[in-house]
Amino acid sequence: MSADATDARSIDARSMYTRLMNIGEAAQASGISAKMIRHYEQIGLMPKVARTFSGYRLYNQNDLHLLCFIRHARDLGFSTVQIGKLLELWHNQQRPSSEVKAMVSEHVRTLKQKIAELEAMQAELQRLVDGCHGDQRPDCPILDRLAN
Amino acid sequence: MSADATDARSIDARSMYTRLMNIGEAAQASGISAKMIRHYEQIGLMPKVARTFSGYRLYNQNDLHLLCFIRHARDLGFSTVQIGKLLELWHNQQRPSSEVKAMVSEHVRTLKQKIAELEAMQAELQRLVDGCHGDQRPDCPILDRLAN
DNA sequence: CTGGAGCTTACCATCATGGCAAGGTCAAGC
DNA sequence: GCTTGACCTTGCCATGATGGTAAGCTCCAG
Repeated sequence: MSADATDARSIDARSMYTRLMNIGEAAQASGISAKMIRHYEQIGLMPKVARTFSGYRLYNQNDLHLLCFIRHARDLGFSTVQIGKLLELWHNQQRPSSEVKAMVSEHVRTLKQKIAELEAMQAELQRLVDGCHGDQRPDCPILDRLAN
Repeated sequence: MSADATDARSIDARSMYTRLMNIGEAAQASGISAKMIRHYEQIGLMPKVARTFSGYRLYNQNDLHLLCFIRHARDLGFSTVQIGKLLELWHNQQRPSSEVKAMVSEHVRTLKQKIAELEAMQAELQRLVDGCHGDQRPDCPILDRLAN
């Protein structure tokens, strides 16, 4: 372990420069609910953080950084399993960037697939909506289509 | 109840023209798994169908028609709750088509929203992928972005 | 009559997230 | 110092659509 203060990994609960937070503040700062932070810890996505004598979780800047990473990945649609792999790659200084690229490309493919499916639904539904007069009469091409 | 043979609703287990099926055949014919057919029955989306003396479910053409309606709606992305409403409208001969149109339009809006979200993710990820050399070196703009 | 396919119910799992309840802790104000 | 309210802890249950599995019953063909 390097003691170089510019290395983010050297910041931990022992650092005098680290402001410690309870889970509520960490939740606010990271944009992840306290509930989910505990959940991520439980499934092993987050390491177990420090605790006060009375059992309150304590988050330092390093932990917060990790939480933010998770949130960014989550916001980009990665599953927790995928986020776990991304974190592994992030922490592994020897990773080849090709590995990251491959993983993310695969996710992009999945997204494109899902988008295509939703667009197909949307197009068909829009077509049906456009073909429905939408007045007081019961006659309805939308229901007709669903029924046949 | 009308006895008019051209009225689909008059076809039931008592009709001599209705071929009865077990759940497996109904599943094949409708494209919905037997498991899900039972589930739809349990949550009240399907009425309870007839049973043999020994308890096997029996599906007639009317039931099959209903199952197909459900499958079409499901394939267009409607939730079971929404499908329940669609079925109500379908069965209600007095419905105004405007009501159907409104429901479906709302669903289209939801789909568009979801598509937009996924597209935003996809675009950002694609941008990151394009900016990553993807070779043996550990340097990786994708992870950098997630970390900051 | 037997074997295998098909049916029954009931329970558990997924995935990400929220809610609730019962109880402990902490800090601020009186 | 004591009270109060905000915050924390764990644990359990729920969502929604779907799949799996297990134990046991039924049906049909050979």
